[in-house]
Amino acid sequence: MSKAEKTKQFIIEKTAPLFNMKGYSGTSMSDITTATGLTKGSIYGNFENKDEVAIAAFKFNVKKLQDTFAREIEKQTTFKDKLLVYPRLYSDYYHLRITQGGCPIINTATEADDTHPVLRKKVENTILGWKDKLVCFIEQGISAGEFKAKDIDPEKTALTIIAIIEGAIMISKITGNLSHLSTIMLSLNKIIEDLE
Amino acid sequence: MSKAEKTKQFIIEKTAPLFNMKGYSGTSMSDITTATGLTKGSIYGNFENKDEVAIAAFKFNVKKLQDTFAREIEKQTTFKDKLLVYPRLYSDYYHLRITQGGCPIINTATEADDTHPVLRKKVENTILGWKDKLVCFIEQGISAGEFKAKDIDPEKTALTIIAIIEGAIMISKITGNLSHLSTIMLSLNKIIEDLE
DNA sequence: GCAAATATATACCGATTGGTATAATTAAGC
DNA sequence: GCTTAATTATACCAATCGGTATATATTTGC
Repeated sequence: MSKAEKTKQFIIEKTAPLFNMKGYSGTSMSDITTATGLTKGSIYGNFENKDEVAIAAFKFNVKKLQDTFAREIEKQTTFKDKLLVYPRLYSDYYHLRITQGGCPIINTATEADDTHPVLRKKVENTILGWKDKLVCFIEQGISAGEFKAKDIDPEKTALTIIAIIEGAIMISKITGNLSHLSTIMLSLNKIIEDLE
Repeated sequence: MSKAEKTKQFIIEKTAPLFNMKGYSGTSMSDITTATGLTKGSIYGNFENKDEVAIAAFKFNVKKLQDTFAREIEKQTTFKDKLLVYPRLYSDYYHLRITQGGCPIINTATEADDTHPVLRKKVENTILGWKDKLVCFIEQGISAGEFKAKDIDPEKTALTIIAIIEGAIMISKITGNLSHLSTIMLSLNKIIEDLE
């Protein structure tokens, strides 16, 4: 890794929590320079503009999140257990301290949907990718006989799982009540248990 | 209503969609003057600062939302039917065109949680108030014998309903796919149906 | 309909915004 | 170790930020 690549990575790591907490328009270039301890020259030497930093930060946050779950999911043998990783890990999401400032998906989605087409598309693809992965698990679970085939709509179930998780994160974040998150994850747990 | 009160209301109505779309830090005073056609003098003559406009706009958006649902809920006689208003109306949320820019609760929650204590508290109270109302419906439904008492945790159910709704709105908004909203509302419908 | 009070417009404030040109510094290849 | 190329720092840009003082209109109460 060259010096520039290292610096670039350093900037991303330092600004990722910033963008996740303060948002795109809430994070200024001076926020970025103070968070990194670097100067504007250094930032603009490694990134085209603020947009590029924000996009890289979003990608970084999402990858961190996905890696955490992927590691735990691949440990599981049944598809039901793979799905159950979500309510289990998310019950304690804020203690996991994966991303500072809550979920990057919901944070970026609500800010970018009407204002930032590029980020908007990135979030859309992230969610659709997540949905496809869940659909895959559910369909494979049906094939494996873990879930009953005729009553389950994989697409609907996948979308519902994501909705509950994102909604739960928002509620517990804004109320500051972490128990709300685990409470709602009990409902998600039941939804997954009821698939069989 | 005095002239000032009319102007104040006018400013709120014109800026409410603005704040809901662009967010607090994304909406500038010049955005407000162009949207209203008024000058800074007029805005600052009726509001202390940008904060106050934003808070008034948030209240306005939430009230609009709540009124729409309250009107439909009071038409229903059973508590189950009152709860079912949510999936029914939200299935077609974007065609209802209540608030431009999506749900003010989720929009303001994700921006304000780490940045704006006053707005944060407003959103928290809005959500907790909503939850209490749902808990009330569920408890009354249990008392009335509509729902089975022993299997239901009203608090958990209420929180789950809110989470699904907010998550669903976020997903359909960011993907631009309105059918995702109605699909997830089918799941919410089932959750409510299963209470009996 | 006139005077006092209120509301709106104008012109300005210092600070900060994202971004750039260029100079100083540091790393990389031989 | 020296030269060249890449990287970082400095100094600056016009534009915009939220906000204010004051002047001009416009209501309002009598």
